[in-house]
Amino acid sequence: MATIQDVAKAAGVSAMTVSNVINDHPNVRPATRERVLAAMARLDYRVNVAARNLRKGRTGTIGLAVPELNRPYYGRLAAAIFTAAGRHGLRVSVEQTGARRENELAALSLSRNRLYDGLILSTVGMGPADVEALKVDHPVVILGERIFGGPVDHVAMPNVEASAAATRHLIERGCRRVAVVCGELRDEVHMSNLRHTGYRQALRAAGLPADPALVQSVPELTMAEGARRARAMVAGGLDFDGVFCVTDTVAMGVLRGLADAGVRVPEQVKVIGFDNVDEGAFLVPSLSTVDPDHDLMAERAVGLLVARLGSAGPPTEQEEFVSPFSLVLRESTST
Amino acid sequence: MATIQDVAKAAGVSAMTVSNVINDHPNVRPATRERVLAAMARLDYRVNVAARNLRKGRTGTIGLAVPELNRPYYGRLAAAIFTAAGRHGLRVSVEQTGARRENELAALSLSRNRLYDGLILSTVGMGPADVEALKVDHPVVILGERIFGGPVDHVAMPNVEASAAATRHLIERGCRRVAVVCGELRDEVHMSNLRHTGYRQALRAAGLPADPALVQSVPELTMAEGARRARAMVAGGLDFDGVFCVTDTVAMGVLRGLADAGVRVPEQVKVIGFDNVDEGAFLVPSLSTVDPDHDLMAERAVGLLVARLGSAGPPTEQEEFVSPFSLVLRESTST
DNA sequence: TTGTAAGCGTTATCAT
DNA sequence: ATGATAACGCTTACAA
Repeated sequence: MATIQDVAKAAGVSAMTVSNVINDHPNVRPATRERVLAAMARLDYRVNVAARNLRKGRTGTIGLAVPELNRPYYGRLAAAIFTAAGRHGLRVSVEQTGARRENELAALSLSRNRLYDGLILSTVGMGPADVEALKVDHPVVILGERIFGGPVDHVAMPNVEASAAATRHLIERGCRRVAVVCGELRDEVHMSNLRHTGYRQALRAAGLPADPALVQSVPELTMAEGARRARAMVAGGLDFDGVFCVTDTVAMGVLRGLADAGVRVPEQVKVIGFDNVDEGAFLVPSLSTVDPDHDLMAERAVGLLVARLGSAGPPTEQEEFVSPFSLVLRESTST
Repeated sequence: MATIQDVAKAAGVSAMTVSNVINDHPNVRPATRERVLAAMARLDYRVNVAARNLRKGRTGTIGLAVPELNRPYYGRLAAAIFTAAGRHGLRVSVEQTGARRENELAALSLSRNRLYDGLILSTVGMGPADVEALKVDHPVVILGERIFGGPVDHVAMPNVEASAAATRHLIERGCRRVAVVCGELRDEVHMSNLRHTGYRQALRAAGLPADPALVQSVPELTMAEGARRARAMVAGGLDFDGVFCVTDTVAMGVLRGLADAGVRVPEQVKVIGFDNVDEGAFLVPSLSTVDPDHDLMAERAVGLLVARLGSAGPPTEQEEFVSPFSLVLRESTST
């Protein structure tokens, strides 16, 4: 496989000149450039990225650590991040963390350092106790959760506000017994907890009581768990006329579970989700949801990372970007 | 950032000894090893992967080129490939091709060579005319289509057979006017064409006529196009009692479109898809489909690549692996 | 068991 | 406008 030296020899110039041609540096005479390009074509020359990386100290690749690509929400997000990274000439290498804290920490670990120029990390399992682990010497952007005061840049969803808006929408449509289907309620910064908080705020604002029986925690925010829980809620005789699901994925399961139990949506129970995954628009009934503007979030996450890549270490203040959101109203909450 | 030299100095040994410790080579006295490990910890040493790559001539990363991650099928496949690659100690870098031929060729292009040790390429846009482009000097595995006699390893779906089985299932359930929703029917090796062929075979075997009006080509195999087409079929007065959709994604759209048109599934029309994406089980009605065993396909694709990585060039024969399949029968085709 | 030397292919710097 | 030199950090020989 031809090297820069081979090309230089073939073109009768120095390696430096070849390098200058490759990198579009000025100060190369057109005639020389032509000669070099011809030699490159003749030898089928390809730059050795490893060598360039070593010399430059950067890899042109960023890491993206997400729980699992095989979930509509993360697939959507990842796609948007690839696109945004591509605009900056960056490649993306993916790590699946399985939403497990240890894997999220491993992705952060410097052992992977210099493999990526920076890392976009979707924290699900990590908690406030892990803030120290975020202090690494390459740029990191946390995506999707809201860990206030963390030592790194942060792109977050408006979890509390949007959840309150979704719940308020159910109430405005006439629901009085609104259930919430969420994950386990752990420390305050976890997604389920934040969205549950928004739910409660909306109930309180509407003067509705917060019945603990209406809080349905499932072990995993999957379709299967959503379906199972919905069936159990009906079978257990729970009195409810609306459900706020903290993700669209679990909402899809809930819709199925309610159908299994013979409950009609939206006539008997209204359902709203969160994330606006593509599938929601095509369900029967179609799913009302919160749209957090994935593309903008991806754009910002990559943008923040790129900004850090350019400048040196930690002098600048950490940025926090909270995406705007909108409600997408469909059949599952129509009157 | 500490280098191997720094560690060597700190531990009072040579760089070589440090390298031996890092790589678990034998012939390092336990005492020496301890001293080196201590120095590494003290200096917070991390290997520079770029340097190692340059020296070794391999990157430990494979490329995965798929149309778009934000589609249930490719998300599922990608997740399985990450997992399989991880078992071999390989990282995966993703390229989105948008199903466009030029991007698939670009992923193949040697310009990206030596960035990846090998490439898993999901060909959608490329055709038989592009076989030459597959002759690159790093390992490539083609995934998902069936380009017979290609110069590279190949993991394929049993497109024709499985489509025939799906169509036959509709016929066995009593359908006599079975429509097919597919993409554009171009050259023989494209997925839509292969699956359409299977559909036709099943019709012929059952002695049913092949009415061209029942072949519904959509410009893109998306949910939106599926829904639109289903509505159009009903609005246009097409006589049909079954639909074979060449992907689950388009089938989800078809289900929605039929619901919009007031057609009941499965009572009036039965629907079957292809891919067995997770969502299918939770739709109302749940979607019958073909399960091509994604995990096995991913496992084989990575396995074939790894086998090539180990050995040298092109001496061995190209492998072709066709995944087994099974029908998953759910409500959309129940009687 | 450990160390020395050389080079992987590229580019920044400084000359010419 | 072009070239010589010296790294970037690591590991494969080979030597001690």
